[in-house]
Amino acid sequence: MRVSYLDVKAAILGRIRGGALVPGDTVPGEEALAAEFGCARVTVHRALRELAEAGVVERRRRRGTRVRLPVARDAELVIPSVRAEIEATGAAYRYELLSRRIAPPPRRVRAALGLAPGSKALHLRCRHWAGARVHQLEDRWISLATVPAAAQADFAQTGPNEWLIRAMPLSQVEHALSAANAGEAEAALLGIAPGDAVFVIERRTWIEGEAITRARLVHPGATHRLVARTAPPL
Amino acid sequence: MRVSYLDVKAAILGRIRGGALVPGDTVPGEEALAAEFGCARVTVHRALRELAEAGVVERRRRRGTRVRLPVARDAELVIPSVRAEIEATGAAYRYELLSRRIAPPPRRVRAALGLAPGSKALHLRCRHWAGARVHQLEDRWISLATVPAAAQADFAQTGPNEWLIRAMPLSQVEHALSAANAGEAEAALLGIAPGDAVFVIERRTWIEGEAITRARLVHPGATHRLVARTAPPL
DNA sequence: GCGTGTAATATGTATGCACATATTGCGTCA
DNA sequence: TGACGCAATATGTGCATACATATTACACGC
Repeated sequence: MRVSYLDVKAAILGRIRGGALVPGDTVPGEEALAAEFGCARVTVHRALRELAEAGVVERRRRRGTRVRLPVARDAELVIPSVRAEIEATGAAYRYELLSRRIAPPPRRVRAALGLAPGSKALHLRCRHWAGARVHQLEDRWISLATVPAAAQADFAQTGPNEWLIRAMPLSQVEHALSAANAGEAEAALLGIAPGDAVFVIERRTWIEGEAITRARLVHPGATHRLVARTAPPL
Repeated sequence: MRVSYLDVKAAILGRIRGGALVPGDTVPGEEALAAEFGCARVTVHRALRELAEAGVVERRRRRGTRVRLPVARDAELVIPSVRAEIEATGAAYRYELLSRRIAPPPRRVRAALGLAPGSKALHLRCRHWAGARVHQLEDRWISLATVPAAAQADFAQTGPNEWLIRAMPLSQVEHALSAANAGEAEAALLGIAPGDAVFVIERRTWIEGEAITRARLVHPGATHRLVARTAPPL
């Protein structure tokens, strides 16, 4: 059989795992590897490119390809839509709109969205139920400058997240994760005791550099957990 | 100038952003796009492949290339080494080994590591300081079946994480994130009040399917936060 | 009508070749 | 001796072509 770029990739990876190549070492050049494996240089190139994309090696012209030392392991964090997350557990999903108003956002939110002082935004507060338990409390501000259509939507039936994904399919997202103690009001809405640990996600999204929305998503800490993995195959 | 795969990529992406292609739509075939852009099919192929890797489109043979609806937005979560994380803030990093012993792990840990009943593992408890504040409490079990060399290392100076990265450069990692209330003992070691929210990371790593270690990393919730972003450029 | 084999089709991969581009190092010339 | 420039080299990208493979649709036979 012909030599696949996967064969080359696996071979190099094997040398690193086996210790034949240690972090800092220079991998043989594409030409040399092509000769060794009996394949075209392009095939080796693809193998090395994928390894570079995976962060295993580092490539620079004229310098060659070197084995990276894995300083910080990155992992892929999947934050599913609330609905999907809940329905995956088998529980019934219910969405509830607590309040909806157009108002000038507090300074902290204004800064997070990069809005001009005095400008108004859409403020939504919602609750997401998993059966009889509250799964998530959502406090969201949407920039009307970026998404004017949001002023017309009433969000009584559809949650703002699902609405936004439909309205603006491609966006950049940032998630900040932290732990906190539930305040009085929060605890009451979540159905937990004040002081209980909550898992907080602060999500901000942009499209082409324009801020779309900032959402503070609060979950009961006892039940919620997020899982991130490194890409399995390599 | 010749047509770059980046041009094709940008063009398709533009159509999606502009609404010319909406989620569910089928992108024209590689042959058709190649004719349209005046380039080789391989060039179109590479553009589409990268878009598929980025999760923007979904490709299946014979079926064609379709625009994905972004159900779950993935983000890249970077969990830095404790040392790097602390030194980045300018605070002084200090590592402290609290205890070290070889013992049979509790059932929960044994299950997490996939160890046989009765087998022993290395148990380490450490504290990571950022200046005068405790940044992280580490409770770690290392499988001696997978990493026998760990039995010799004393971990008095070097933290187990740094040691393991050196010993096993390429591994698979899983992180589970959650919030909890600090227990009595934990709170005392962290220098916070019992009941205060803590941010917990449970990290498990494998190499070639063999479990290496399980670490429970506890941080004071008030100060700790993790940030994940989607890849910026696309 | 129904299952099945087969052709058509879209994507996936490999090759040889050519040229582009970045970087290093050495040699040339003032 | 030092500044500059050019050649050597390794990776990066594009094209034409060929063949591989998965999946769908359709024709065929029962």
